[in-house]
Amino acid sequence: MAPSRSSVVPLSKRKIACKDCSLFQICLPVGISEEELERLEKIIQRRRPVKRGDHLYNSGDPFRSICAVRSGSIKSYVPTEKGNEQVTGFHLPGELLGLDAISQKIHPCSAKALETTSVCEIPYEQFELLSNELPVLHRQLINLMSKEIFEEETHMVLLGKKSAEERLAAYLFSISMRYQRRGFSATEYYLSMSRNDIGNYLGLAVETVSRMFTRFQDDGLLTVERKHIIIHNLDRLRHLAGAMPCKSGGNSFCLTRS
Amino acid sequence: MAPSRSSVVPLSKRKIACKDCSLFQICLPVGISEEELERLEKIIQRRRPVKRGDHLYNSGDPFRSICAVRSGSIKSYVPTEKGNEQVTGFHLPGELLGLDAISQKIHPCSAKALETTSVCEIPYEQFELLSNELPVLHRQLINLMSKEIFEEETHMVLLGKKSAEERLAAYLFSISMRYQRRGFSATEYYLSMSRNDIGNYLGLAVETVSRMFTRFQDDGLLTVERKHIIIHNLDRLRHLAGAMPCKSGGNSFCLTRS
DNA sequence: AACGGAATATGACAAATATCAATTTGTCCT
DNA sequence: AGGACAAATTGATATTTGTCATATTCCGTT
Repeated sequence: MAPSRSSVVPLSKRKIACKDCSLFQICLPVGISEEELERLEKIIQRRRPVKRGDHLYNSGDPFRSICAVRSGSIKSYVPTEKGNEQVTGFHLPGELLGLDAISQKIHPCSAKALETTSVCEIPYEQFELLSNELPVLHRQLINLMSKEIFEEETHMVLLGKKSAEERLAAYLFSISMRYQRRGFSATEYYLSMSRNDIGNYLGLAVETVSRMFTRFQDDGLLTVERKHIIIHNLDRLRHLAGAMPCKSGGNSFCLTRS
Repeated sequence: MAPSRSSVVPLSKRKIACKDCSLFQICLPVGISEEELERLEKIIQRRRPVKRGDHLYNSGDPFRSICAVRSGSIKSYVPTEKGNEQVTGFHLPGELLGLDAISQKIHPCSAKALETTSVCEIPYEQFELLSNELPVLHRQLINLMSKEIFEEETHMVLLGKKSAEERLAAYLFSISMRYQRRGFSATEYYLSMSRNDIGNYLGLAVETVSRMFTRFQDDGLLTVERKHIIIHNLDRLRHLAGAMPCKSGGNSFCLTRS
């Protein structure tokens, strides 16, 4: 049975130059020159795909490089005593991870592949050297980090203020938007993470997540079959997600319910 | 006249050069040369103190500069419909704010003074220009942002996993450490924020915060009289705060209960 | 293909914390 | 200094969500 991700290409089989990579505009600075791009490409490493369950790095590992997901997905989490853990984020194609380790030079989180996943690595020392000559690289990293800080604030609002229903709705809506941005369907996808991981990330018990999925389905909001999600009413989903910081029409931020 | 930090000096009355400022090692890159420092100083602006309740900026305002608290304290929050808000952080002397606005060029949060507060501003455009010549400035900013991302992950663990008791303990312990780092007492201080703000930040109702303060006091852990806090057993407080990411003795991160 | 363990789903119940209400205390302003 | 409003505390009750138990389905492994 064929995965319905429109045209599936075995990404892992091909060596792709950065400028041909679909993650181009996300990973790389806008307005970079051809020559600058070549120099950046030289230091980017493409690891061979990691298998489901494998770790990209572990909590406590020395920080060596920033990673960008090319395909697949990664879960970041802080391990705690006796197998407990707190999931701190999921990383979809085009998204970075490891930015929390730059300052301490040690990874505070572990990163585990949720499925077969391929990743680009940018060795940080070399990136630093290159940035001395190309400040635009530094600037792009700062922008991406600022965005991450903003997104973590959004998640703080979720954890601090939202009900279980709002949390799951906001989560699904966020996944939708992130897939959409990458050119995938916003209304139909496979969730690569378990209910356990979702609950953990959202500060909910697994059972609560399960019940909310059931409720959403009973309400006709979506169809869910294990990991396969079809959203029938994205607008209602956003509405259910409750207030979230977003750019309003003009130049100001606001909190809307729709 | 030598301003010693313990004897209270009307800080707001004096123009202080960066290199004489007590926030020196926090605001500024280590290993910066005398000449580089002078150039940075030229672009740093010292606003006259803002009064309690005044806003440094509002959600939706255009982003112009990064702010550093010199004295006093600031609350960051995302305003929501009808006066509701989510507090996203408190900023004590030596700490930065506004890093979440760099990417969008618009402040997603509002920033309000909790008491009379003086602030340094670094106009971001000028900072960018200067950074082209002094990459060390960019590097320092990246480090500070990485630290902030890590700290927000820590707060995510608090909101996602901890009980009310653990949350308040973790909060007080965090304040203690931050004051200690600035050379103030870790065990006695005035909380400039209201119970409401604390509860909001911790994802708890005001009443719950109040009850936890009472419980801590009944347990002999601390003495609390409105905003005045005396902690009698910092170690037990840390223990009550539950697991938190921290550097262990060696080179690895771990989650300890003490 | 069969087995076994893991993930998911669902129901019954318990517990933590929110909500509501009332009181006290403190602080700001005239 | 007095008065009014805001903040904090405390108690009683409600509600949401977590926990425990059980059933079911799925997936990977032999």
